[in-house]
Amino acid sequence: MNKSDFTDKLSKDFYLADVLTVAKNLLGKTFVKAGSNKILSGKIVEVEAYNGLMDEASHSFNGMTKRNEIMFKQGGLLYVYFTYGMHFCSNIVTGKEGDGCAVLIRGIEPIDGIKQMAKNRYGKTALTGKENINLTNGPAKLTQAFGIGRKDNGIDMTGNEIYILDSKNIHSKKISVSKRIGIKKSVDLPWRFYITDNPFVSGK
DNA sequence: ATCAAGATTACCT
DNA sequence: GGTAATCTTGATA
Repeated sequence: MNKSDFTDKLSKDFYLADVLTVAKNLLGKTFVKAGSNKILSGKIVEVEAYNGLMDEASHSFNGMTKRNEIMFKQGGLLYVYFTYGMHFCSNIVTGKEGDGCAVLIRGIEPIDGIKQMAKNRYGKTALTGKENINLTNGPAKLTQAFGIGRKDNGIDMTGNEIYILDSKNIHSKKISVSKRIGIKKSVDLPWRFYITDNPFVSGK
């Protein structure tokens, strides 16, 4: 057993829990993309839960299709979808096979690889203050910053390419709860969670 | 075969 | 605050 076998990567079990629990517990954790290039990482500061067959707003509500099939697999996979003809968004599948639950990552505070993120977003590395905030303060923005796309749909988050590092849960007093953003069905469900006052929480 | 809508963003006034 | 951009998917015929 070598040194790299000791990691604090979130294990499969973490993702098998209830989607609302996983969503809240993901706040403050470090999202990492290792892959081929430089390491990119950031702190998850905003998420939304999509609760499978219970949830009209979820992609999985009407059952499995070619688009959402990853959502129906066992928790711990990355679900990437394309929308509005131009954007990709990143989700973490939760629960057991067939649940169709996932957590949309809506905001990340960059840690490592900020220059690469800037390049992915703007094609340059010198950014204005506004561009720095806009790097990762929205679901499609952070997905672009991390260079995540169609090819990453279905990646196993317990592998070495894209994963999340464990850390202490954020205290519930620092977590805000609200309605989800940008949906037209089940609009009143309080399934958006974010770290209060963090600047990388998407606008509203 | 056709069509409307979409878990958004950037840019405009 | 308003809306164009842009194209895939899923539903309907």
